[in-house]
Amino acid sequence: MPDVPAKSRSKRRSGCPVSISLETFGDSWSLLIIRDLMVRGFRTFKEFQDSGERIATNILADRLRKLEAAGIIAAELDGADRRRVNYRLTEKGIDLAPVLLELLIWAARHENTAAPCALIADMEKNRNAVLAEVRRRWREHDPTPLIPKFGADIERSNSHPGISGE
Amino acid sequence: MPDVPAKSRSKRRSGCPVSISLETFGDSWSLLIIRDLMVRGFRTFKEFQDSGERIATNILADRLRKLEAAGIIAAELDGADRRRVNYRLTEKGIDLAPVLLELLIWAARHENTAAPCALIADMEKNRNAVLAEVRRRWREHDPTPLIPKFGADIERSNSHPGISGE
DNA sequence: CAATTTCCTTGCATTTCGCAAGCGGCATCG
DNA sequence: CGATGCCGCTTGCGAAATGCAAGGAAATTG
Repeated sequence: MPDVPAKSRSKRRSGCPVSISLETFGDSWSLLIIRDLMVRGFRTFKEFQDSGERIATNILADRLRKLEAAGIIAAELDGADRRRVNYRLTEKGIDLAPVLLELLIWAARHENTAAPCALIADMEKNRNAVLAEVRRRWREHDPTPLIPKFGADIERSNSHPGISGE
Repeated sequence: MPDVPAKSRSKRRSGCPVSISLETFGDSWSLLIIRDLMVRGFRTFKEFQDSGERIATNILADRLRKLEAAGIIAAELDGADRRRVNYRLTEKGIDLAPVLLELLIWAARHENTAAPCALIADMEKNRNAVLAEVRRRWREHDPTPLIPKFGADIERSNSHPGISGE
């Protein structure tokens, strides 16, 4: 693990890990970008922009910059099309998968979401399998969306290949 | 489970559970309040105000209001001292424990935090035990702080009673 | 070389935030 | 029962963050 410059602790609200996490990505947009990178296979500015939640371009640019500065994502120019910047999670970034998973499970249980219950129950039962699959996709640069965009009806797919297989 | 009025889905950015979670408590303060309620045994406005991160009073009041509206906390007048309002997590609120735990583990691993490594390793190995203990304390109204305030040196306590005990 | 795509930046109006001060309700003290 | 103090806020104000529309540099395409 490369030792990060480690933001001088004195500039922080406190040394509490939860507080530090929230200072790093605790706004309403950062985790959505991370979600898109992690489970939807997004890579480019344009994709994030069109991803459904209508983030403003200046905010998107700002968050990408901050997440990169925090070492959660990395940006690199596309080999084929040099206009294009491909963003990718770092290991520090992919380690946020458990946080996102718990967020997803909580909302699916307590709020009226577009997530199909069957899928959620499946993920809740097989947390580790889901996390392993997320990490595998990241390691192997597999861009296939793990989860379809919520909103469309996808109720019928009661078993998701590659997830619940324990 | 009482069916909540369920904020009309149309006012949301999207139906994605992660997005909904972030709209509900995805700012830099809400989860700190929840943390204080959950693991530090805080109950009153004053305690939150003095909890180390210097939240402004208007913001604190606003967040308490929103969290109550979201059904994550409940406010009730103290029986003994009627000036006092006691806040308490609802079941929906205590269900955020896994999210906080993952947040804590992530930051402890990747950032320079005030959390003693031994304690974190312990919690990571015994996630379920930690969560069970948090829930027990909530159920039994046990106000004992589960975790000491980070910042003071507490390195020596390498085994926390009631947590790592399987 | 002109047109298009991609990834932003810039202005500007609106909202949110941090900070300090103050206020009403309740309790305690003399 | 009047003075004083604590608790949970509200208000006002300047600063920062946000949303929106427009535009612009660099690379690619036609």
